Amino acid sequence: MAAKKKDRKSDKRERILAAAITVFAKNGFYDTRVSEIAKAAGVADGTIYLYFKNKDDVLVSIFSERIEQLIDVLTRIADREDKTPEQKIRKVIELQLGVLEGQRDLAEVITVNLRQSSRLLKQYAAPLFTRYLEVMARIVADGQEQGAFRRDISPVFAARSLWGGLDGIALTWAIADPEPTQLRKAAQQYERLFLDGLTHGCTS
Amino acid sequence: MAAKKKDRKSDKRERILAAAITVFAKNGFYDTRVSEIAKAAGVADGTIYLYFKNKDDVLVSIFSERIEQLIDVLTRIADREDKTPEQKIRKVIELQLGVLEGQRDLAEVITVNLRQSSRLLKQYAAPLFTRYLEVMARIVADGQEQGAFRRDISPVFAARSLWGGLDGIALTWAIADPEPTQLRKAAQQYERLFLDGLTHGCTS
DNA sequence: GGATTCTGAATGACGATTCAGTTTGCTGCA
DNA sequence: TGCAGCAAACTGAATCGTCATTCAGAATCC
Repeated sequence: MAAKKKDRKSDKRERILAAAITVFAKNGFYDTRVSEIAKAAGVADGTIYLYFKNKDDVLVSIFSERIEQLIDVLTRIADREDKTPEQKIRKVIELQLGVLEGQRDLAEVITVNLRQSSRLLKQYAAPLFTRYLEVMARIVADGQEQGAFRRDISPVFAARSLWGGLDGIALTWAIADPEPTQLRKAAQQYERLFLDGLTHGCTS
Repeated sequence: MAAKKKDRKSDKRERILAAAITVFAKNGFYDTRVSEIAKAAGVADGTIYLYFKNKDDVLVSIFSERIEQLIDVLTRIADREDKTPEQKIRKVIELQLGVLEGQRDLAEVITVNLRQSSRLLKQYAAPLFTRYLEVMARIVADGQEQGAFRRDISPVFAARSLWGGLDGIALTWAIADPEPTQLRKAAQQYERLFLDGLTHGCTS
């Protein structure tokens, strides 16, 4: 039946993406041969071109599918009425680091490989990235209006440093520190550090 | 005389490096042709190979010369007896962002291009980067011993998030926000945010 | 006039992409 | 149930363009 055919198809696509994440993480986008991805996925070189326009498209697909998903979840967090701004920030931190825990390869692809092509970064990733930061900034701005966060910090800068801190933790974790538990520990510490800075002088 | 000869030589080397920073920033390492660097520097393609082993070596030289320099300055800051830990952290922030101010291209090369090759990042940059973070962590640890900083945050994590936040600010500035004054403003805000988080519960 | 520096066209390797051919799966028909 | 025939999915060796790098010769310096 039609469904079965489609199933096989998406299964193969998924295998290619999973293989690509592994080899991109190990060797980086530019040092990865298409034939290596094919070999890791157990398909022929040409098969990749049945599912993706070209090599760029493989990287873009990995990135876009994961980040879009992350933005959706983030937006839903920001919109919740029943959470305080602090709780929302905590959720954001746990989400971003938690999503990656146990997925070292994906973390590495997102933090490192994303920047591998300025072309891709500027043309494709920058708008997504901006949307991501905007949601974070909105949470901070809401918190300021409600009096939970200090007002002498621009929400935009707060969002940028929040993201940067998380990215830095993920990067150093990916290149240096294979302990998976470290990441959760890092999340907890970062929560304290960042939130205490942001609520400074406000009664929480 | 010998000095003059050497002068011309290093002048040409410097021109190549400066040209490389410009084109790497615009197009990224892998999307840059050696011939483009040569053209921008006003030399022949072959000349580049008189001063650098290969294309990788050009990128590595840019990175290493700047970061090594940064580590030296940082170490000197950390070792000063006449400064409080807070003052040292402030200096670090201003140094790292201040160094880049007015040098948008260099900022972009360091934050974006550095990550373009996992090979280069892991083999070459990781050790330098670790040294850099160690100096930062030492400042935090000293501050904790002196009672200036809270002790429930690991110096290593603090250093990672400090670096990450700065990197995030530099990255977003490089790809999004051409205002040079914004970077200094960002430095000030980040100082407040990070230091207030770090001194939380300590009398400063 | 010998050494040093520079030049840029020629070389050669590499690897993304293609496509002619093969395999697989499905359909309806006997 | 078996089978011819068609379509869709897959294969991987051959193609082809793209550069990084080289090097024979030119230019410059002392």
